[in-house]
Amino acid sequence: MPAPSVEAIVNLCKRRGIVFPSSEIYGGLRSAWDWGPLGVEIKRNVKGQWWRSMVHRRGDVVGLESSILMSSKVWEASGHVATFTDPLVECTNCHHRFRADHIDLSKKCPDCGQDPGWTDPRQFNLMFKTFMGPVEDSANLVYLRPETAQGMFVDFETVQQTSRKKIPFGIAQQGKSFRNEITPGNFVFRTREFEQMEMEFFVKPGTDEQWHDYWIEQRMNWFLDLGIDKDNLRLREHAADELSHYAKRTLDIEYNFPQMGWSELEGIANRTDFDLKAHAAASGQDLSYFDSENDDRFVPFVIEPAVGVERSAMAFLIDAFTEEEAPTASGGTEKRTLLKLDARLAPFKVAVLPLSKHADLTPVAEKVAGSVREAFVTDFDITGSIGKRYRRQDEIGTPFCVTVDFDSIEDGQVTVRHRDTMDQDRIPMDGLVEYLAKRLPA
RNA sequence: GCGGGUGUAGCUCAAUGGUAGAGCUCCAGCCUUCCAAGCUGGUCAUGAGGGUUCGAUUCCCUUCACCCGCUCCA
Repeated sequence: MPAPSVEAIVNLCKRRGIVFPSSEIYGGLRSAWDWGPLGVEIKRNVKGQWWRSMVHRRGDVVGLESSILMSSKVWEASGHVATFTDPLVECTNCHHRFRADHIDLSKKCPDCGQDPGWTDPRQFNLMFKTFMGPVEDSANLVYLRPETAQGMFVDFETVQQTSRKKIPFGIAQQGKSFRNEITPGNFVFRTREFEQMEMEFFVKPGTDEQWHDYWIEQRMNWFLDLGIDKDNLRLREHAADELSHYAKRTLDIEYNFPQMGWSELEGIANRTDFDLKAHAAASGQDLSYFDSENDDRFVPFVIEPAVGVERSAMAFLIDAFTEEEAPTASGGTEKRTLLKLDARLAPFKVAVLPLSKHADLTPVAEKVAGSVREAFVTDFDITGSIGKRYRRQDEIGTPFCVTVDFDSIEDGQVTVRHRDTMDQDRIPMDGLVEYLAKRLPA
């Protein structure tokens, strides 16, 4: 099947209220998006699956929710104040931009070869600034975090001691980060406010390379397990000159987006002992770890899988987007749009649909919906023909539709219709939850 | 931020310096209706602000957003 266009996904997202521009009644706000009733379910499911696989199903990773606002000293120590603030100049001839500290301003423009007509250097601050307290005084300057990771580094000692975890162990966190990207765009792929899922895995120096390989494999398998086509996923190693200031080696998990091509979903970096040493030096606190079994004291190395929530959700949506020919009532075929989302990511697990609006069916269907809703996120739709309602559920990825018809009133059975195959099973109402539970993974 | 392009119902497209139309969607009604059926009725739009004008969706200015480049990462 040919890859869907990003436009088709954006249209579906807007039409069904999955994702749409923020502040739209005021003309929108560049690079900000709101996740509607269906979108927030998908996003929460992505985060829930990550948390389940990274924290709940392991014994060696604990969770954390650190503050978005942190002491400015954190970002000075981490190197972000120095490396996230670039002075840029622009060639007035070809309008290409360069870092003022990377080129010789007295020479001709590298790209167009013309005599310099440089603009004055401008500070492009990638970190959002705000002010703590009522007075806008520089003493109160704080930054919105550009990554969640630093919270896990500065809390390392407290988390390690209170959780009583021994190395190797990890700290996981999900939360918003903020970067004043010069060029946001490509729908929700790059936004200035975004949500990260990061895990810092602390290991003994010397074992870091094995653990790096281990996490790369784990993270690739996570995407594959949740249904991403393996042909649309690849690993790419960073070249030496593109490594972050803190990283020794980094591999990206990339998804082959339509139009955009291969783009990063997740970076798995070996951050070495850079961050803990930097914070130890800046704060004066000892952030080393003592291995009492081996009488060995060291500053741990850190392996960090860091993934973007919104761009992952976008990849899941694109990968699930399917158009196929389906039979119609009149005997022909028509295009059917469906999201073949893994059931764990689908916003609704079940939709209960009375065959018609006939007054005899509604109370029975409502009762069925009420019992199913106790166990699964359930939609209830009574408007339009049954075929149209199946199509509506298909395009938001609902795995199961339960239809209540006139026979149901007599025999107590309902029809369960499967999204991908359109197969139907006749099931007793009182066995419905059990039937669905067998087919819906946690 | 800079250069170029684009902004009309939820979507796709019309039209106009003088009452903004259609198809699909959506909502309501009819029909014991299992894969977007039909019939009837209905809601909803000139991105925002300002200017010129008797009158602006149309002309002018500003702004916002989107698309393509320059950049960067989750």
